[in-house]
Amino acid sequence: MAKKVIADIEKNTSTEEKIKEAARRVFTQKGYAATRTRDIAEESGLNLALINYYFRSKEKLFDIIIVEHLQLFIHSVMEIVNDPKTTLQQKMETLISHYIDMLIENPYIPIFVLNEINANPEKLIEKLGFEKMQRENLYIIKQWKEMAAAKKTPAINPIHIVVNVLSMTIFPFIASPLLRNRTGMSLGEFNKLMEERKKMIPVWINAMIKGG
Amino acid sequence: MAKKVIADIEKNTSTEEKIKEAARRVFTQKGYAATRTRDIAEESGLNLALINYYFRSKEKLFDIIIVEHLQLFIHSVMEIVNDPKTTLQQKMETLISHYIDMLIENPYIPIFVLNEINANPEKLIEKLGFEKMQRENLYIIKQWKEMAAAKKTPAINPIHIVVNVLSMTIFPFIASPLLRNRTGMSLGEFNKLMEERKKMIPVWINAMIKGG
DNA sequence: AAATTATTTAATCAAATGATTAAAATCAGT
DNA sequence: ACTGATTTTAATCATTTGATTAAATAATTT
Repeated sequence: MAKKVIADIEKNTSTEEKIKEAARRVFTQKGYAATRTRDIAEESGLNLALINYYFRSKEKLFDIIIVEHLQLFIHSVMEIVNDPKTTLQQKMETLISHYIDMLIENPYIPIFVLNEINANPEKLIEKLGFEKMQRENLYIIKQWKEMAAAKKTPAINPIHIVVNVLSMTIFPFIASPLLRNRTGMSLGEFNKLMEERKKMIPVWINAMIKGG
Repeated sequence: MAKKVIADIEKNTSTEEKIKEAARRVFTQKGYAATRTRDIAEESGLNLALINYYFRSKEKLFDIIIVEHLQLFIHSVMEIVNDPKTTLQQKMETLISHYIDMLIENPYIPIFVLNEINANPEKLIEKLGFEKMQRENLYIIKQWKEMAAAKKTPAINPIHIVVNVLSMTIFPFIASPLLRNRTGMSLGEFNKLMEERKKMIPVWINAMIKGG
C-alpha cells in the first residue's frame, strides 16, 4: 500500500486529493453555504460517501481547504515582506506583482475569502493562522521604523497607504464580473489591464505619497 | 381597509414592509444561499407562512429586495453624474462623499452585491436595471469628451481611474472585518478613517493623474 | 349584524441535503 | 490463491428547508 500512496501523492491523483481539488473549485466559486456535498462529489466524479469517509464532514473539509489555501498565500507574502535584501519600495513592487499573478490564476479567492470572513468573522479569522504575522519580528517593520526615524515618512497615515495598495490590487478582481459586463471587456483584456497595473500601482502610490 | 393600509405605509409598519425589512437585513448579512426563510420569519417576528403569502417564494422576495436596494442607489448616482452645473472634479468629489456616507450606513451592501453577482453573473446583472445607465445620454460623458477634445485628458487609460476611485472607496468596507481585526480598530475608528478618505481620495486621484 | 374579504396561524408536505451503514470491490502482504 | 485490511458503492436515514393547506381570526363592506 505504501507504494501506491507515494505514487498517488506524486501524481496528486489519490482519492483524497481529488476530493480536495474538487472541493477547492466548488467552495471558492459558490461559497460554503451554496455548495452541496453532492456538487463536490459530482465535480470530482467520485461517490458522495467518500467525502465523509475521508473528511468527517462538509465543514471539516471546508476548514482544511481554506486554511491550506490561505497559509500557502500568507507564506509567500511573508517571504517577500521579510526579505532583508530589498527596500520598502521593492517590497511593495514585488508584493503587488506576485499578488496580481496569483489573482489572475485564482480570481475567485478574494471574494470567497472576504465573503466567508464576513459571514463568520470570529471563527474564520482565527483559522487563518495570522498569529504567524507577528509584527514585531517582521523585517519590513524595522525598515518602516528606520524611515520614520529619518523623518522620511510621509504625512499620510500609513494605514491609508496599505489600504490603498490592497484596494487597487484586489478590488478589480472582486468587481470583475460587473466591470467586464459594464465595459464589454473580455477576460483576456481584463487580465491585460491587470498586468498593466503591476507597474502602475507603485507609481500611483508614490505619486500619492509625494502629492497627497 | 384602505385607511389601515395608508396608516401602515406611513408608519412602515405593515406586515409586508416588516418582512421586507427583515429580509433586507438577513439577506445582506448572510447572502442568499445562507439565509433560511425561517431566519427572516424570526427576524421579523412573524409567521413563516406569511413570507410565502406576501411574496410567492424566497427567490421572489430576494429579487424585490436587491432590485429596490440597487435602483435607489443607482438613482442617486445618476443625479450626481447628470448634473450639468458641476465640473468633473466636483462630480468625483460628491460621488465619493455620497458613496462613503451610504457605505457607513450600509457596510454590508458591497460584499453582498458583488458576491451575489459573482454567484450568478448573468441573472443578477440584468436585474440591476443598468439599462438606465445609457452612456450616450449622460452629461458626464459629454464633459469627458470635451476634456478629451481640449487635450487635457491624462495619458492614463480612463478605466484605470474609474477602477481606482471605486477600489479606494468601496474596498475598505469589504475588507473591514479583516482590517479591523488586524489593526485592532473599533468600528468608530474605522468610520472616522473612512470619513477622512472623502477628502483624500480626490486628492490622491489628482496626484495620480498628474504624477502617474 | 351578517356577509365578504383579507390576514394570520399551526400543522404538514415534499424535496433537498448532510451523514451513515452494510455490503461489495480492491489492494497489500503472505 | 488466501487472508485481512482498506477503499468504494448503493441504499438509506434523519434533518432541514421551501412551500402549501385548511382552519381561525380580524378587518371591511353591505
